[in-house]
Amino acid sequence: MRALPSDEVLEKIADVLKALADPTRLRILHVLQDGELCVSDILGHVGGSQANVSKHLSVLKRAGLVGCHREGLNVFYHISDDGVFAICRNVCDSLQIRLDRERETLAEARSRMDTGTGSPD
Amino acid sequence: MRALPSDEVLEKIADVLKALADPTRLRILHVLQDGELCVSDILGHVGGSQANVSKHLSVLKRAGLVGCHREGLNVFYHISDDGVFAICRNVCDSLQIRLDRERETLAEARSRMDTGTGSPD
DNA sequence: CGGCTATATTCCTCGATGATTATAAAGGAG
DNA sequence: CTCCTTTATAATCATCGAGGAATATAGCCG
Repeated sequence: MRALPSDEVLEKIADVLKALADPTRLRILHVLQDGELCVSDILGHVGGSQANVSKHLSVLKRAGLVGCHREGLNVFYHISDDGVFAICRNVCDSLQIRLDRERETLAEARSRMDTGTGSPD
Repeated sequence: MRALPSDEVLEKIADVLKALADPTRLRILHVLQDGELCVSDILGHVGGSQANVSKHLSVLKRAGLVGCHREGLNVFYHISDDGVFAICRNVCDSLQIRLDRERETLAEARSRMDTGTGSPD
């Protein structure tokens, strides 16, 4: 049998995933994909209140997914862990595969109905 | 500028990530990696109360990550989306990279202290 | 049918989290 | 210094999710 990862490792993984598991934060990461932006720019892209976006940014920073530096009045945020995009791509791939499978299942079910082969309730 | 993914897509991604973002569920997925198991077996591996594990299993099922079928009294669960392991691997890779980077930073800081080059308070 | 086992579900509590509002802090302009 | 802009941080409230205890459901055996 395979050894279980330690609780500590599992919690760290879960923490990163928790930080990712929010639509607003995913949107923020997405707009940062093309390069660093200051908070007001991010605000313009993702909408919502300034305080809310700022908090989401701090969550991402605590999780080590973004970093930031100050330039005068502005604070610029950037992706500090490119791995997030691989993760998102994986999730998207999974979703895509699942949808394809569902569609196939539906198509099969319909063809069975046409030939009268399926469960004939 | 890149187009933003729709809110719907972002929420679906976030939902999958939320289902993943829990140590107990990660452990369950891990023990299922080698093949299907019934609930009592899973219980033996991951610990906790039966009701709790059962609830975590239902979360994973709702998220489409696992599937199950009944055999007599037992219900066997299996991974229904291999993508989860790619995701976990990505997260682990990111964490590893980050730790390596931290260690490097520390090593550099120490060598600077040795040579007296760093911020000399 | 009644008991027994395996699993699911419901109810509850409690701590975590998200959104909003108001306020604080940092830094530039005058 | 005061005023303004940008960002961060409380304070608050509502909601959510995890865990435990009790109960319900499903299927076997007698």
